Amino acid sequence: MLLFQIDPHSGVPVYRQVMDQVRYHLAAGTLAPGRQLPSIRELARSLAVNPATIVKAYSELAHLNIIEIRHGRGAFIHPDPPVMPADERRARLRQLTNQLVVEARQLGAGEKEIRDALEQTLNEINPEPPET
Amino acid sequence: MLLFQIDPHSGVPVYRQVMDQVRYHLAAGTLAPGRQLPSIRELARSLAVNPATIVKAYSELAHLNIIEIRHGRGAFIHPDPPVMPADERRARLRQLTNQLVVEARQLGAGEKEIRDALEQTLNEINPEPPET
DNA sequence: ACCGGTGTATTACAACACTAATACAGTGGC
DNA sequence: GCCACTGTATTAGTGTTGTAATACACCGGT
Repeated sequence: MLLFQIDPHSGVPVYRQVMDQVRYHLAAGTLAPGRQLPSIRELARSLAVNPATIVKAYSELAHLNIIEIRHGRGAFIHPDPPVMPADERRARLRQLTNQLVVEARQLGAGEKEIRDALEQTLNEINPEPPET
Repeated sequence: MLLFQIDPHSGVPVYRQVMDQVRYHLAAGTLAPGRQLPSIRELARSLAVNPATIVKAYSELAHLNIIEIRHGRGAFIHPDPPVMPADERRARLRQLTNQLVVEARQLGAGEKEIRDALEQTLNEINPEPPET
């Protein structure tokens, strides 16, 4: 199973595609907290990009407390994800939904259509961590 | 009533803040289709930025078919918004909700919390265009 | 035709983004 | 201690982004 896959022609920066995929897999449960990520060189080689590009992706993720990098050891999904105060989280959520709704309405989508899309996505992204 | 307000220190480019606000007001009904926008120079002066910055914002919006620019006349909210094919729209919506859910889960938000935030936003942004 | 409003085109430039190359440094099994 | 693996630091080049300055062109009322 190929965890990482990028499109060099998509216009979105490689390092950001990598970041997005790590975050997606974390949200979807494909990558559980504590799990080791591919090494910088290995991932760079398999994606055919310069190692520094992966360094950037990993560094940003580490700065977001999403992964943890240990010198000489490797990079790992952060064991205990950062907790954000409920209020702050609420504010951020509103910001995100606001963006969503503004653009959705621009597309001509009705309320139901928006809700449905959300439901589908919620359904698709396995929310509950698999109880091993 | 001040329609436009920017924060030069927010890190997000001024031209993009302007774009976002136009789109927001359009979605919220504050700016109805056909309505005239402030002229480039006027808005530039009132925001204390270079006119070229507003030019960029307006141009991008025009390119998105959100506004219409008429040489010598001014800029206007596009009278009839572009319609996007339902499938394409659905795909785009899914992309947006995906982003939302991934980040929301990163914040530790549960499904209910996400749904609630969306409901609040839907409620806040007046969805039905005022039937004149 | 004029004039004061409107948008347009060209050019410039500093800052930043993105990727790359290369040499350095920690870690752990042998 | 060595070696093969890990991440780190430094430097740099290329392109794009974001803003600005200036001169040009259209529109409509007079």
